[in-house]
Amino acid sequence: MIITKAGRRMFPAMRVKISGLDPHQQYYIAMDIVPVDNKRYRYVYHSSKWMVAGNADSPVPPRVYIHPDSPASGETWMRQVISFDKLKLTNNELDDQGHIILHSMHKYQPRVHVIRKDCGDDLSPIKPIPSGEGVKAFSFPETVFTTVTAYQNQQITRLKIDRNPFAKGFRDSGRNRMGLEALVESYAFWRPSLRTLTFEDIPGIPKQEYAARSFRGRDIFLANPDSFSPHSLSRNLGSKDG
Amino acid sequence: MIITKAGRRMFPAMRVKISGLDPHQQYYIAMDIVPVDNKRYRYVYHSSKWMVAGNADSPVPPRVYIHPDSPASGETWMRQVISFDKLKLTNNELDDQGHIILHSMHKYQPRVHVIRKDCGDDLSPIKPIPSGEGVKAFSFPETVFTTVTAYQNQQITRLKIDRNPFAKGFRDSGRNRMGLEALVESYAFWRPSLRTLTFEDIPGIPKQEYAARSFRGRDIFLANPDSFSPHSLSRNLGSKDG
DNA sequence: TAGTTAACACCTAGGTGGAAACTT
DNA sequence: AAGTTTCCACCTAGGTGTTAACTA
Repeated sequence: MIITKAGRRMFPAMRVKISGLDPHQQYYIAMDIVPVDNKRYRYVYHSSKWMVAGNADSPVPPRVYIHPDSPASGETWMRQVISFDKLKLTNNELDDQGHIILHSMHKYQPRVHVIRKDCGDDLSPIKPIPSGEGVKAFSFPETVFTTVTAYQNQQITRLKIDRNPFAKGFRDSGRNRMGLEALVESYAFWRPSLRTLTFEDIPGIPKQEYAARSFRGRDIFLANPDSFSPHSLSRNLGSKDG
Repeated sequence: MIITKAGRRMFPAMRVKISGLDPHQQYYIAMDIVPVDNKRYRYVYHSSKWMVAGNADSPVPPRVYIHPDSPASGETWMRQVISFDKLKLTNNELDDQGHIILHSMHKYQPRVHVIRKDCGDDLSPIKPIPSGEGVKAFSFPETVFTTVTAYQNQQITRLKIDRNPFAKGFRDSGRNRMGLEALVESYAFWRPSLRTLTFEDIPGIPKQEYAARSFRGRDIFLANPDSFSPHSLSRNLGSKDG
């Protein structure tokens, strides 16, 4: 995932659907992003792999993205797909825009937090998320990603360009193609290859970002409003992601 | 003020600052727009005046714009200038976008409402604002305006074009000027007139919209958190606007 | 050399009044 | 004739990867 000094959105954005909330209870929904391991990585071009390149850099100030619809009732949250597309990542450790601060060339795992309102009174973008009764965390292994300041891999670049509306200007059909190549590719029978690029189409794609497709929408199930506790959380998580 | 079927922002937008709230109490801030009188108007070009042209059209479904930061603590509200720039006006009585529905060619008065959270549980964009203890309404006479679907008056048009960033394309310095006029106006000594147009500069400006300048920021004072009642409201209002 | 930064062209998304077509 | 609607060029605001310059 690209990170910049000014802050960069994730693409694709994390999107989840939640069930099992108490419709009349108020909740905050928040997201943070935690290191997967204690390593720094480098991308080895000839083998198209990320390899360990030493230990992780020193920790950065923890940041929390509080979903802008927070707080809202369980009913409201459950009725919609919850999108984190406004969340931004930065490598600026002195960031004062409330963006999530990460190290480049490290592996990270996003987490979604569901926080009952009465447990979230001290919720803040610059404080760690509280834990305990009334607070649940969810994470999906397929959403692990590696941070970069510039793409290391042409397939990832291609995928982003083809999928992100804001990158339309770099698509093959755009002005980017030059002369002969443009003409050749304008023939339909020559085109089926990369225009519809998905992860399934590229065996052996390096895990700069793993299974971005799955980001498009995950379901979170809470057993039921009464058993809303860290324990039932892990059971639920296990059954959905194991 | 322009109103359209799809919904049009007000320009300038209503902006207020509030003091006297209980910093730790939660409030909704909302806006509605009420008829000034029971009349329909027409613009008489030769006299540059709005004149009564019969009785008002039949009432439209009442709508409320709930400020998107709602609910928030008194502290949060008092720290910022509260802007209603996302609010939209429409003449579509069947509108389903939650916009405020008005009749064209009528006079209206925006009202700002401060609603203590425990009094606003049934707050809805399609229901009238509750009244009683814990709910206060504020309105400023200089924010009265007349609705139109097309400007009736070249001075208003000019004012909007000069002040609204989104209308920059119609400014004199843009491509709009034609030949000679452009050349003439490019001389600095010929320019001081309308480029810095304000209401003060135009004596006798017709009240299609009255004192837009004052929209830029009004202060609302609540006597103090303890006397938060409709009665103290009207006293405060009187002292600030009388 | 490997990684980062800043400026940039090219997009999406949506807010302006103008002008002509349309309605009543 | 008077008012409304639709389409449009022209903006603001901001999200993309590219590129070349920069940095350690």
